[in-house]
Amino acid sequence: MTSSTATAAPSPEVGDGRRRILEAAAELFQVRGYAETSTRTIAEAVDMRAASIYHHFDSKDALLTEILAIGMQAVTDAFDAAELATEPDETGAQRLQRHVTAHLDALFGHKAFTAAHVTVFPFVPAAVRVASVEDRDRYEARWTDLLGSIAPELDPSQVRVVRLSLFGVMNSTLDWFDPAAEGSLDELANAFVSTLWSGLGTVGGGN
Amino acid sequence: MTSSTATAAPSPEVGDGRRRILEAAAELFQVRGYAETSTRTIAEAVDMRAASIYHHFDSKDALLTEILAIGMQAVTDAFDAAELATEPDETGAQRLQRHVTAHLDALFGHKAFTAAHVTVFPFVPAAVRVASVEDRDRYEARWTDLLGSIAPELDPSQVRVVRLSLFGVMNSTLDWFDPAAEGSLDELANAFVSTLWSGLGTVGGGN
DNA sequence: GTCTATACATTGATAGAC
DNA sequence: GTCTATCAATGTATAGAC
Repeated sequence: MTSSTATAAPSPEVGDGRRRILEAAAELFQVRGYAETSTRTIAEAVDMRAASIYHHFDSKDALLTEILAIGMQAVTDAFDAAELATEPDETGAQRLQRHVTAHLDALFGHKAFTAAHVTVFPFVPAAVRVASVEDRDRYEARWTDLLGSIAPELDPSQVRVVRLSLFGVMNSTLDWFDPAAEGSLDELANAFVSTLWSGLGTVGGGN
Repeated sequence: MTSSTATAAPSPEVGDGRRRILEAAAELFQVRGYAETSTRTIAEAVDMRAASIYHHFDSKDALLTEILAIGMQAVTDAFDAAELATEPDETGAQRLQRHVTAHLDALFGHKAFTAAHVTVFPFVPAAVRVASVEDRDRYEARWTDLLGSIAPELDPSQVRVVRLSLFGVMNSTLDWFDPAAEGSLDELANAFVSTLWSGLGTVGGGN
């Protein structure tokens, strides 16, 4: 935090109202839904009037579009970081688990923004969907490549099922896993990958 | 179909508009969302005016409540049937697979009604949620019992994770699996259970 | 059981003062 | 950058004719 000027930010709610609007809206969209949340409700959450939102965003749709972009950026950055951490002699399971952990970390680290992709996305207006779909496709393609290289014995159709199932499990954790109360995301990722790799017998039974 | 009177139903769209409203609304809620679908749009889908809906249902919320109840009935009936089909000498994996198949069959057999529980439920008005939560809790409890009896080596917290993960996968199939184009739900259930039981190595590799 | 007509609230968004 | 005031559109729902 380099305070270059004398008028350094005094309040904890520093900076632009823009970011505060984004965060409040993302939270409300996640909990109540997009159509269910009015611009007045968003404004109320940040102690403003609805009209002020339109100084920062062209429309409610534009606000949602940016929220979705932030969510995709979070998981994409996490994927990049996990990829960079690759070690030459690691096993496929180790590499997969690092990526699963990275995805879960990004999911819960920016929950309101990433959850929008899981719960709100199916119902977003068509214009918003097309604005996000490229980023989403790119992220899915990276996972397809990852899984294909980790499990080369699977054909493309099997890779697809594994990828979509894995996403189904990982994204569902947003609804039922609480990192603060239940333990680390790394343990959860380990449980997922070891089950996917070796089955429940390994997890519940022997080693 | 006992046609007791001479004025038997001639058209394929027989009977009450009530059922037609339910099915059109369920379909629209699944695709567009609840708040995003107006009563006018529902009426248009069944060639009526919005006011006519209120002859059959007290409110839009009441219509959604009944859709959710139908969805829960479908999966509950399927669970009952799968339980009745239990054979004395079957393995845990066989019993589990029958239940997974039953759940998937019910999911896709009444897709609009069951999908409402997955995609729409998080955002339904509080009054609608409380009306459905009992049925949902009961269904979850049955799965908890089932998994606990099949895998007694798991502690309750592990059973919870397995149950919620399994639901995460199964419910996600509504988004990406097409029984008409991709093959039987029984094969999909088999892939899920064998992976859960023995890991990916079994599915993709050897036997 | 479906219609027309309408009441009434809420919505996304804009204009213009400060 | 936030406000007040306001508009036009759309929402759920009701009343009453047919």
